[in-house]
Amino acid sequence: MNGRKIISFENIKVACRNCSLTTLCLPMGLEPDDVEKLDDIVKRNRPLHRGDHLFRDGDRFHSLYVVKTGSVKTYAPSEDGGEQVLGFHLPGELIGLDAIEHEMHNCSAKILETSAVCEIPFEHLEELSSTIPSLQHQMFRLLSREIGHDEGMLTLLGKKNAEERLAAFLVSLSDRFKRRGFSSTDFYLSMSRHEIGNYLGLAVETVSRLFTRFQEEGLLNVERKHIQLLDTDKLHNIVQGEDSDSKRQYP
Amino acid sequence: MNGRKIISFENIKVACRNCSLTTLCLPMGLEPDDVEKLDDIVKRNRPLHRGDHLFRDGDRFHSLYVVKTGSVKTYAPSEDGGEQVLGFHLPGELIGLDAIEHEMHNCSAKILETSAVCEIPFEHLEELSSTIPSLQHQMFRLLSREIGHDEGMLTLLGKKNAEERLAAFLVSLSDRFKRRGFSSTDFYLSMSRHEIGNYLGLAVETVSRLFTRFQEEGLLNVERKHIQLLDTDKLHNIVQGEDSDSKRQYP
DNA sequence: AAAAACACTTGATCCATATCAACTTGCGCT
DNA sequence: AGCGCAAGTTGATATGGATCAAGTGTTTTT
Repeated sequence: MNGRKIISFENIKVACRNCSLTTLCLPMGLEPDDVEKLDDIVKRNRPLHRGDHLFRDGDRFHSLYVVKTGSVKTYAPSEDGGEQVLGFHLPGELIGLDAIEHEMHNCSAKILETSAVCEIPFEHLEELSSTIPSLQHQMFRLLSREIGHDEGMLTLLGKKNAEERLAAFLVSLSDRFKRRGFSSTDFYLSMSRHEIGNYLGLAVETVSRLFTRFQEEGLLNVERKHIQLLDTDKLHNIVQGEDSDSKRQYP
Repeated sequence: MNGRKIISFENIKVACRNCSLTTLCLPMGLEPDDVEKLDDIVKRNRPLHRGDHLFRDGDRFHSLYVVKTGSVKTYAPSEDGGEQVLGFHLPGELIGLDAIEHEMHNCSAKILETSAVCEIPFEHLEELSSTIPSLQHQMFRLLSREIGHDEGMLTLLGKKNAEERLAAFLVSLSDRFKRRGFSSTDFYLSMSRHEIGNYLGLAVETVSRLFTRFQEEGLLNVERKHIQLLDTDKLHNIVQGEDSDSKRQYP
């Protein structure tokens, strides 16, 4: 059916129902029968490498993408060469939802480390979800979740200081790794300090200094990309805007 | 059918197909027949007044809301009494999409001026859109649009300075008024300076000073809530990050 | 294996915007 | 109609984080 048979990766038996992301990804709450139908429309491409683009700003929209392994960043490029990092996407996370409206991508998606990504042709998905109410519901939920997530980021950028932003970033990663069965306290960052700073609305130097300070304060160990969280309680407190020493006269 | 007959506002003949918001609101691209079905599920409540809440953070989610006339702000309250303004909603704009995921509102919606608002019970809407593919498609588009809009705000808060933020805010309002058939250069703000500042991640004083400066520079006239845009070209340039005098050495 | 390019860190300085303070204006309420 | 308070303005000062600068460590290229 698919012309490319030379590289056998596509033939490996990987189905949605076997996918370890099953509770994170689309099928949640679907009948086995329906999962099979979904499975049929998902394309599984060969692994992608650091720097590859899934799509670019301005590309015509055809498919949503789900990270299977690895990680992907999305960013909005601006004319002058600058960019705003919009998100870092871990296994099970859906990419491309913002392109549905205009049938055109208005951000770019770049692979951060060797990754496997499922492609879901949107027209097929739409057809399928009009015949499977629980899939339609799941789609609404996923889109809604993305909106909720973005609203959280708006609060982060609008109200939080540098320290709170980095703490929130680390806690978010930690939680997401945990849900995926990885260590929540010991992980590697696939993005650069520059990308973290860009995402959080901070300069690289500020991110670097904060890592140093968090380490000095015993909150974590950091060695280049390798992070070990040591005091997640205190990190959570920082996210809430409660600096242990200063501030906080009356609750 | 509806218990409350005392106040006759509900009986006024206002249907989706007559609604002046028709191209902005849901029905776009629907058959007349389908519009009628949608019309049947929309509840039209009596007018709401400044300070009223459509819903509050934590409320169970039942319905989406569409502003018919007036304006509404949504905001995420924080424990300590602070808040982050998430958006200002004009006629034709949909409110509550972020609540679908958890069937619970995670922001509050407050009326800014006497407003009429349509209520769309989400369960009915969902049923209907599983039988009308073009309605399902329209729903996906609306959700996607919201995501795209939020991503634009992330760039605004992450990368733009105070001047660019206020200019972007004014240009956005101007465009939206225009699309609704109001003047794009002469309008009243229904929100306070404080709310504008909160929305844009700026202090009230900064907003006030910027209005004064924009007026001094001949970009606009401002008298309390009344705004007259005088040089929309220059405002657009500011949004793009091109300050006329300074900056801009090489393109 | 050396060289070049890049990623990160650390220190010194600057500046945009927050914060504090005082005053003015307009509006809701009795 | 006028009191009282909230909203807005304007000025003075403070500061968090940006920017500039210089150096170190790491990865990629040749």
